[in-house]
Amino acid sequence: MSIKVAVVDDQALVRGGFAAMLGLQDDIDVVAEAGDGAAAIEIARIHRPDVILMDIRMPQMDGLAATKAIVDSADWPVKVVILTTFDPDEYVYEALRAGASGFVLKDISPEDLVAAVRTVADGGALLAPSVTRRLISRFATPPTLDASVVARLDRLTERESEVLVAVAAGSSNLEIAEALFVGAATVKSHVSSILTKLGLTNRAQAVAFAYESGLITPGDADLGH
Amino acid sequence: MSIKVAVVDDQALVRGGFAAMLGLQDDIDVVAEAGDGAAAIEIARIHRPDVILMDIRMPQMDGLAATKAIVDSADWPVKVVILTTFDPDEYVYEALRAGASGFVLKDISPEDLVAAVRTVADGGALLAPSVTRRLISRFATPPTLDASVVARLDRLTERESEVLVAVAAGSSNLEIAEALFVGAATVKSHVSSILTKLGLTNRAQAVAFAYESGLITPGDADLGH
DNA sequence: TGTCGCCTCCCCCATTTGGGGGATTCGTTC
DNA sequence: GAACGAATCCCCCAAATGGGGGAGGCGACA
Repeated sequence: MSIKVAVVDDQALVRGGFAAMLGLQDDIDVVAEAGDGAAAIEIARIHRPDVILMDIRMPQMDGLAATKAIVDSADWPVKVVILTTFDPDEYVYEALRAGASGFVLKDISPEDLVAAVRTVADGGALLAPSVTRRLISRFATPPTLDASVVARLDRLTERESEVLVAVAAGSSNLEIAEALFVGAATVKSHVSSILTKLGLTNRAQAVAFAYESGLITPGDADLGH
Repeated sequence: MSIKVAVVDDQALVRGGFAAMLGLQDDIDVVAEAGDGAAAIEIARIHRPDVILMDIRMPQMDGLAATKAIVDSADWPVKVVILTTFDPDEYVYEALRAGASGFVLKDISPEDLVAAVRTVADGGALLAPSVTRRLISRFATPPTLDASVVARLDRLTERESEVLVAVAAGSSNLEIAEALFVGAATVKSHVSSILTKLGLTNRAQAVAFAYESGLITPGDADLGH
């Protein structure tokens, strides 16, 4: 069975070029074309393509919004490949969150474009190398923490950090005292010291600080099943 | 200038095959080969290759550890492309965190392999389609939340959720009352209701709950830096 | 029309918290 | 050995919190 493809681009020339290029393949049928996002949603609903090549910059409705609308409402496995003229920055993450399966630059070679269509139709995903690079680095580097926040965290002694973690878990001073085998007064003292050093006024803020600073990461704690 | 490549694989046949394949290209020089991770570190240090093709399964030291060691200690821009026989699950994330720039299956075509080497040498990154797919979905889908936690969150009324957000920001009851233009008693009442519904005993736990449940995401708040 | 949930507020009271003073011991550093 | 930070405790006390009641208004829904 051949792959049904729709091409969405506001420039008829570009659209025609891509469509012609893909139409040459035996296993690819270009079933529809659209010139803007609104039309894209229309043709997607009608023709139910397997793959949609979607330009990101369009009048009426941009490719991002159209992608989101199509992916969210589709009741068949549609894959969207975003096409963009140049290297995008903020668009990437939005596009991926919108449900795109691919992100390629328009200077892609015909063979690569065809391969890309086949790849996503097959359930894979495909990104331009520069995009992949960004995605990896975004993924690999732990979320950047605010420098001043970390600096404040560093001012805490080991014991204080330990207490802060317990505070962040929602423990009362007494519970913390028992857990650490020290007196309640000691914990009180530590908590006071923590609040002073971090410039906070109550333990709820300390909990928030623990999460915001990365001392605690959601998932670390268990909320009692 | 040609791209210096090192090939690391414990099977001499595979290693030789890849090396020969790449050696045919004018712009690629295979400068070294290694049969295990330890040797890979050695040859990387000596030959300073631009790109290293690294098998993931090896005796002595696996490709992940070797990648990490090389990338961390290298003082030149070395790119590592991980080679694997089959579709990997947990390896992917580890590999990317270790500093790999690529992740391809060994059934890759010679042309694609050559293209991959050129791509990463050029500063791009490249992943197998299935890997890309996983990475995207990992990136696009918000971290899965514990069902029971979300269920408990749903029991809160809108006003209570509003109050919980304020509590999670570290606000006192009085501050919340002023922010919401209601009396302090009302806020107290809401907080009590929140704690009861969520099965918590104090507001610090409520803050933790807000973060753990995804009601609040680190980065949302500002800690008044 | 009656009931129910939600929001609003009230009183009372025990407990916890946070801030202000300390003190002591134990290392390390100078 | 003096000086210092860290950890451990103590006192007092004002303020905030949490739990137990309850009450009135209001909109939705049966």
